[in-house]
Amino acid sequence: MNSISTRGERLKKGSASRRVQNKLDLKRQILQAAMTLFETHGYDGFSLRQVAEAIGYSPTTIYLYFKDKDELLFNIAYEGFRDFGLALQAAYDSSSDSHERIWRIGRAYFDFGMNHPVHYRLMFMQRGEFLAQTAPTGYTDFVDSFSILTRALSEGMNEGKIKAFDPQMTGGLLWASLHGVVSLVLTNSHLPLETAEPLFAWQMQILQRELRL
Amino acid sequence: MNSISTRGERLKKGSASRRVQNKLDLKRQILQAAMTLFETHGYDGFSLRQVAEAIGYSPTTIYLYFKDKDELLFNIAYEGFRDFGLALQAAYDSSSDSHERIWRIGRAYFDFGMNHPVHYRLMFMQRGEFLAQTAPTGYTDFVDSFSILTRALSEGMNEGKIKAFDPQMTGGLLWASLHGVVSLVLTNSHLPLETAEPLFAWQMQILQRELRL
DNA sequence: TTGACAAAATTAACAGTGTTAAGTAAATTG
DNA sequence: CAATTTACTTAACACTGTTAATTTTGTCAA
Repeated sequence: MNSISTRGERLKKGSASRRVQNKLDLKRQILQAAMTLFETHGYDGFSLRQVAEAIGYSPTTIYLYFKDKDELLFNIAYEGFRDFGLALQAAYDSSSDSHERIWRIGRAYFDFGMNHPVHYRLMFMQRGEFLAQTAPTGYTDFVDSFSILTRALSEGMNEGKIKAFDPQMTGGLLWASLHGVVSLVLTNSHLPLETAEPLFAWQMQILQRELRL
Repeated sequence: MNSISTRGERLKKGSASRRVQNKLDLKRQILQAAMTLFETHGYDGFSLRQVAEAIGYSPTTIYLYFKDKDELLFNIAYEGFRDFGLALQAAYDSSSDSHERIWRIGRAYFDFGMNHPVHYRLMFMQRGEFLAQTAPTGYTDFVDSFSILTRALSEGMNEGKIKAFDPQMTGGLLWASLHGVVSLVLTNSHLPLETAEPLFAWQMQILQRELRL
């Protein structure tokens, strides 16, 4: 057996990796606790000390894993961006027809907002600037949600199924329309919740009609 | 001279009204300072103690005029709602043609967002629930912005110039579309600012085309 | 197994926050 | 002028995020 590493080296390496694993575990644990606490207490009521208490560590421990409160919030948001991106990607993959694709992406967008209102608010309403920030470490295979939209659109344009506007601009229009409906429903000011679905359907129908070639 | 009140009574009344005037003045002064501070420091950086310092009073004085921080924030937002409502009303009044009216209301909405981003964020993104809350004292002649929209729409429908959908629903659609564009531009994530205007124009054009009879 | 060293976590403290209760100064009244 | 209401302040509490110093824990070589 010509293993390069001696037993001692392997042990060393093993314990070292175990330690970084524990480190990752705790970071993950913090993030997990933070997410559920954020989900229940909301943006304004979210505090680091509560997170610390929830995981049974002292408040300052969090600073060994996250630079400050904002970075933790950013990571909470990014968990959302990841799920959001995956949902949109899944919608994209679920059909090969351009129109159907765009329709399903819109549906996925709407559903995400309805099913994760607290996260949606953080990601797109309270701290929308997070979206433009560069991803935190550990999100290498991150899907840019917006580019899924533009890709679906420009493919549809190339196939001659969608009117040939600027894809970036068209993506902006679609995104704005979806976000408008979702955020309007979430702030819940004038629209009863039953109207959310028909409003969304109407908006999608209009866009489909306008963009269809 | 058969004035009902004696000189004493008039004096009494005068000084009394002078005092409530002072009271209103200080309340107004607090609100004014709070608005400018909010405008510069934003939602997260806004503090009562800073407001107190700015007007040269102790922090607790604010509690004699506002129940708590949230009520002060609410009043800040309501100043915005008032201006917003006035702007939309002015747009409504500026034309008697239904289509032109709706177009101008949309333009007023967009302009308000572009010109008062911090306020817009508070009113419609960070604390959207304020919009549904009942007005604070002193805002009797308040114009409900949303009803301006629906009125313009239903009038257009009655004139046979706008397709006869449910006005409430149609107002929601228009509102959502406008809010989508404005808030997307304000969060500034993927859209450069030059695209704001064309994006808005496109959105309005689409709606006009879809709603036109 | 022990002693040295590095890593992880904690305690103590600071400056700041919103908010309440008790006390003081000022204006108004009889 | 004395009594009393009104306006305001001071002191304090329970939080918050954050930093620096300290202690505990784990790992390694002798």
